Amino acid sequence: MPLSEAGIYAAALRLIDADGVEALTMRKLATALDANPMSLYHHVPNKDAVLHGVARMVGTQFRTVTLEDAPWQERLRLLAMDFRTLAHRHPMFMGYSFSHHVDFIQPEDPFLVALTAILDAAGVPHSELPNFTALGGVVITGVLTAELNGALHRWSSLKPPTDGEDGLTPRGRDVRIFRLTLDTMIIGLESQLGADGAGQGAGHWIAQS
Amino acid sequence: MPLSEAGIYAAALRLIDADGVEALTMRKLATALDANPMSLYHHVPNKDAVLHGVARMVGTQFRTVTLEDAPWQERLRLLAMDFRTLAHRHPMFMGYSFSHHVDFIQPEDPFLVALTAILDAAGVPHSELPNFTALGGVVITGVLTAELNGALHRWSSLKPPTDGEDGLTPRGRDVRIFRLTLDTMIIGLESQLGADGAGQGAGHWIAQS
DNA sequence: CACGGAAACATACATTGTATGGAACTGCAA
DNA sequence: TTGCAGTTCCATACAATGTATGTTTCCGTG
Repeated sequence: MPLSEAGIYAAALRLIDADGVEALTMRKLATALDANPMSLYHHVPNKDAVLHGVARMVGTQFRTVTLEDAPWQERLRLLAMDFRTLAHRHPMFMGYSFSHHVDFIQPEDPFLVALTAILDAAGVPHSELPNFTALGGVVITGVLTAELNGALHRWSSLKPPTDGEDGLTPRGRDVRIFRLTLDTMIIGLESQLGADGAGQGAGHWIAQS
Repeated sequence: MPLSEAGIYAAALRLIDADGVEALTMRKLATALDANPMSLYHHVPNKDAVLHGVARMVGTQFRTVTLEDAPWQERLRLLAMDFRTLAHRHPMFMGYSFSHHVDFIQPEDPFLVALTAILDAAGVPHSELPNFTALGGVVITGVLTAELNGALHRWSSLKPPTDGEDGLTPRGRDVRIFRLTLDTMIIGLESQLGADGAGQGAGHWIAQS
C-alpha cells in the first residue's frame, strides 16, 4: 500500500489515540506505515502539518443536528454535548489540540457556525455576537480541556460578524470578554442558588444523575 | 555567585518570561547562570522539577485581599481578577502551566482556599462544594488560558471538603460538572439577556468599558 | 596540611526533527 | 522493447535536547 497524505493522517491519529500526541514521532509514524521516516516528507511538509492534517480530519467528523425550532438553550446544550462526544472519541488529540492552539477551530467550522447561529437566535445583538461566541466557545472548550486532561478531577477532589468597531484595544477586549464570562457565571450561580427570585432553575443541581 | 535551587528557579522564570517555556533548555539555563549544564543537576533532579519549582515560586506570589463582609459575588470577582493579575505578570509561564497541568494548583493553595471559602459563603452546600470549586476554578483558568494564548482573540474575531460519597463514577462526575458548567452559563446568559424577570443584571453588558 | 564530601565539569549517548543526495520505480514516447 | 523524466523512496547525516557517567576541583574541618 503506497503512502498518501490521508493515510499518514489516519495513521497518526491511530498512534495519537493510543499513546498521546507527545508520543508521536515521525519515526514511529513511519514504522507504523512500514516506510522510511523520510518518505513521509514527500507527502507532508513537516510534523506540524501532520498535526494540522489530523485536526482537519477530526474536525470533519463533527456532526450536530440543527433543531431550528427548539429553544436556543436546548440547542446550545445539544451542540456542546455533540462537541463533547467528538472530543471523547479522540481525547488524546483533542486535549492536546485545545491546549496547544493547533488552530482547530476555523471560520466556516460547523461548530463555530452553529454556535454563532444559536447565539444569534438567542437574541444576542449582532455587534456583540463575536464576544458571546468567544465566551461560549472558550467555556465549552475550556471545561472540555479540563475534563480531558484530568484537571477537572483534580479541582473537584482536593480536599459574524464583526461589522462594527468597538474602539477597544485588543487587550481591552480580552478584559471585556473575561469580565463578561465571569459575570455570566456569577449570574448563573445566583439563579441556580435561588438567591433572588429567578426561580425556574433553583435547586435542580442538587442530586440528579 | 554559587548555584542554588532558588536561584535556578528565578533564572528559569526570567528566561521563560522572555522567551516562553518551550524555549527553556537546561543548557540555556546553565548559560544564563554562567555554569555548566550538568551543574544544575546537583540542585535539581530534572527539568520537570525546574518547572515545578517555578510553579511554586510563582504560586507564592499570589495575593488576594479577603473581604469577609463583602457579598460573595464581589469577592469572587475580586479573587478572579487578582488571579488574572498574577497570570499577566508571567503570561508565558501561566499560559503553559494551565495547559500542561504542571500541577500548579495544590490543596492549601491560597487561590483554592479562597475560592472554596467564597463559594461556601455563597451558600453552596458542603456536599457540592468540590464540584462548584471545580466549576469556578476551571472557568477562571479556562478563560485565562484562552486569553493568554490568544484563543480568546481568535474566537472573538472569526468572522475540601469531600465528606460524602455521591456514588458517581469519576467519569460520571466529570459529566456532571460539565453539565453544571453549561447550565450555569446558560442561566447566566438567560438572566443577562433579560429573557425572564431576573432583572438586576439585564442589559448591563451592552457598551460599558 | 591532609582529607572527605560536595560542587562543578567534560564527555558521551539516545532521541528527536529534518536537510541532502542518490536509488528505485512508474508511466509514456519512440 | 528501450529510453527517459518525474515521482517516490531511502540511507546517511546533522544539530539540538535531556541526562547518565566518571573525573576534577574546591572548601571546611580535623
